[in-house]
Amino acid sequence: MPQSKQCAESLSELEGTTLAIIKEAGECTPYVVRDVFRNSPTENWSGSAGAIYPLIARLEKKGILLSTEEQVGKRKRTLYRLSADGEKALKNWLLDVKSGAGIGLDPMRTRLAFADMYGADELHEYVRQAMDYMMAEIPPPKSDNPLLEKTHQIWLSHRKAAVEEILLVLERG
Amino acid sequence: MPQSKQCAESLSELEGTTLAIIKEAGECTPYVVRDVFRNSPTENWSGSAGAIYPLIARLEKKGILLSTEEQVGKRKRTLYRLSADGEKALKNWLLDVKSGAGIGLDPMRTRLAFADMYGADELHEYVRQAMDYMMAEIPPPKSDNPLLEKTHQIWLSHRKAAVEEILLVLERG
DNA sequence: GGATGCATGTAAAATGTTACATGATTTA
DNA sequence: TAAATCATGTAACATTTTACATGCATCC
Repeated sequence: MPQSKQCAESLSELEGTTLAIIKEAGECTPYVVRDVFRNSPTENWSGSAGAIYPLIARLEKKGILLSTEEQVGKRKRTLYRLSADGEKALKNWLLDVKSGAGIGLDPMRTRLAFADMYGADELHEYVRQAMDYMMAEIPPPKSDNPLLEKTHQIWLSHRKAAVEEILLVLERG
Repeated sequence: MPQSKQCAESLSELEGTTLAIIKEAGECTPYVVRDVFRNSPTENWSGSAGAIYPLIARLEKKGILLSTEEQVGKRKRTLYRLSADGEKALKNWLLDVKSGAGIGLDPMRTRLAFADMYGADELHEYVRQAMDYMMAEIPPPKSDNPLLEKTHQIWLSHRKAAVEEILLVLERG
């Protein structure tokens, strides 16, 4: 069947992920969204204030998010939640096959495409160090969901296996 | 040993990759660089003119690239090559362990972190469709190096395996 | 009570996307 | 020779980073 009418403009990855985070929380502040991004294991989502606050403001202006002001002690804060349109947009984003299928960006994959620029031993050593670093230093996403940690480990180990298999193929020439 | 003195500012992924592409070619036009990006299997590097031309201009201004004007028929074009500084910067980028270790961005990984927002059958069906799409529709990088196609296939199959293993874990709860 | 970090942002600058413009060359 | 596409960009706009600003709360 055809995609039926998608939301006029579809969401970017950052937008979709932001909606999913807010949906998971039910309702939350931009600060909480930032925290999720900052605690994610990827280096690509900085969760910088200058990215998140304007993004959420845009989504509200489009009617995808709704907000409530709240007073906590002496401080005011703004809670956001999905509107009905927001729910639809999130659903579309979650179910969009083409974008979910994309293989994304992986810095080691990129570097391996230029394997011939390394010396043979150099490449080996580099990959070994990088995979060690990954296993030791890339923290699982901080979350109360224990499955996330498990799936993170699965992801890392498959990534390592892929890199090592590629290394073998490159050596055999 | 300490990193000794890195190049003052290190290269972004886009910059490093651009240098590697130019280095591989020996010397080439921005158009050729764009073509490599557009023929790469990832959706994240558009290779849009507005990204590449200014980027290369910046790198030249920094002294990392050198240029030569050339007349071909009635057309003028500019060829770029690495300077000595450029070679050093590329080497640093290729050998930087921390950035090579980063797990990057993967749209399916992102979506799986929100697995609880899908119905059980829905998630299954979605993942199946996406992996089918990936295998059928994501083209290997166009290149004269046959190894790239092979390593591309290896990458895809490991990615598929990771996603399917995660799916299993999520089902078992 | 001073330092550190939490929570809330804004502003300027860099970067990247989208859309346009233009002429040359190839192909149908 | 008309259409396509190659090759070269530029301009306006959108997004993101970096850096700053501010006040509250906590800990040392």
